[in-house]
Amino acid sequence: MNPKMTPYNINEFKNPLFTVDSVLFTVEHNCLKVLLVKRANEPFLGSWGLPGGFVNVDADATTDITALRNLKEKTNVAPQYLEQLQTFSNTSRDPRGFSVTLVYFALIAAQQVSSHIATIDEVQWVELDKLNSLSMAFDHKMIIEHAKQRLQQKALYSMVPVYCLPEYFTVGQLKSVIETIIGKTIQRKSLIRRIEAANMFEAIDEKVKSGGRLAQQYKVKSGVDIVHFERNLSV
Amino acid sequence: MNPKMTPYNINEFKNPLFTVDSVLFTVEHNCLKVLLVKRANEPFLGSWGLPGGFVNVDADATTDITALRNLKEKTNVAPQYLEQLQTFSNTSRDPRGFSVTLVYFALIAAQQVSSHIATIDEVQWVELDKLNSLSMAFDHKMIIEHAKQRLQQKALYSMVPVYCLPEYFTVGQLKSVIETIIGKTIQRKSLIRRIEAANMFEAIDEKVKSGGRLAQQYKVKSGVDIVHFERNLSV
DNA sequence: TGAATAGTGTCTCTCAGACAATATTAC
DNA sequence: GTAATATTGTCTGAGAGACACTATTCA
Repeated sequence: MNPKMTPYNINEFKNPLFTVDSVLFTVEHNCLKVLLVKRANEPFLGSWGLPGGFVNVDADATTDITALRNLKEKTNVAPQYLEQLQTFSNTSRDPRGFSVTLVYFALIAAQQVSSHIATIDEVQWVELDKLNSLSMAFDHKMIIEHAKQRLQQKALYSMVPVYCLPEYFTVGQLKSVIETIIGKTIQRKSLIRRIEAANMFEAIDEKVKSGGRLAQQYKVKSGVDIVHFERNLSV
Repeated sequence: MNPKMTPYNINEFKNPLFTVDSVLFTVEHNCLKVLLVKRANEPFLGSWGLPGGFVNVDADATTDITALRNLKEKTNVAPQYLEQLQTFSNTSRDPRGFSVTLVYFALIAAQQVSSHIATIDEVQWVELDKLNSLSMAFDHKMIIEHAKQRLQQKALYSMVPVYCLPEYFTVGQLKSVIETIIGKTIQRKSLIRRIEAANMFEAIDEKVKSGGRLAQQYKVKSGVDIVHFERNLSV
């Protein structure tokens, strides 16, 4: 702390409660799923909610690290994709008073975490379609809905859904993941055009069985950025 | 506070410093400008920075209200457009320690505020092109750059730039504002097609002088949402 | 009338959608 | 061979870009 600065009274304002939560999606068996955690603390002890928690200001360099730390506790790995969704705040979402949650939106391949979370009772994948029958902590149900809409939008103009797939994947797998996310079928031809135009994938020598003709495998080139196409796929 | 809940130790975690800042843009004389405020407090006392401050948890229902309250203090009016940009956090951006700022991104017609801010020494519009020659508080220069990029993106697939214009505006004015924002010319024809397709404007009876043929005036229909087009204008 | 700005007509170009045709695998 | 899936070819359509053309105003 700079000793020359005029004293700042940190108690002049009550700081709001500030937490970081993550909506981690995956696609498994043609279902869009979100990772939920059984809460071990009040409020909403025992309810299902998003993985998250307070910032550890001594250990977390940024809130990104906070999100990753909390996700790693639950899944044992870092998600393949992570970005800020938005914050949600008001005086009623947390019974303790005014609270702000910074929500991240993350993607991972189901295979990367399934073995780990299968061993933990307090963590589960829940199908988006089955959220309504679940009672959830805070406003997390509404937050998941926002995150889903963001994911659906991104699926129309970018290749982010690829981060729901393992390292090597085929066009058919990517097509299926996108279709699950946006809830309608797309043209394989359009997807192939985009795979070529995006220039963010490389073909793998080895092909893979698929029930018919062998399928070309791809992987994400290292160090590439997500391309944003100038047109959406049709809704 | 719910008395039945198990006690929660609020001091278990040091809460990070949490502030709300806004990047308020306008377009005036074919220049994109941002509203800056001369800081009245440490740190960075006397430097120029974004309007913002702490949440007043007793008075602000949401962080949106915090942003609006701070902007109104400086401009005397509410901006015509306001949305969350993103948060920025780390241990070094504020000398007091780990801090998080939630940044909003706002637009307003220059006419609505020029008379008011002209009376205040501590508030000024600064052209985006002249930011480099200014020493700014915190990481606000970088934040403004992020906000500018978001604005530029939005200008390509939506009509948000209209919120830099007064209630009644012409196609020529909107074209000019968009061109200033994205830094290149666009086709008047394309803009007119979008104005019709968006279905968010209504033509006003009265036309207005423009140096040549009288120009049709438009206004934003009340209660409409921003339309997102499925294609971008070309960059 | 000419300069200036507003507005229209229309052709091209790009890329998504549709879908037929072909290729490759397992059985 | 057939069934199943992968891949390519190619036509259509929507909407942006380009730009010529017309319309209206003022000096």
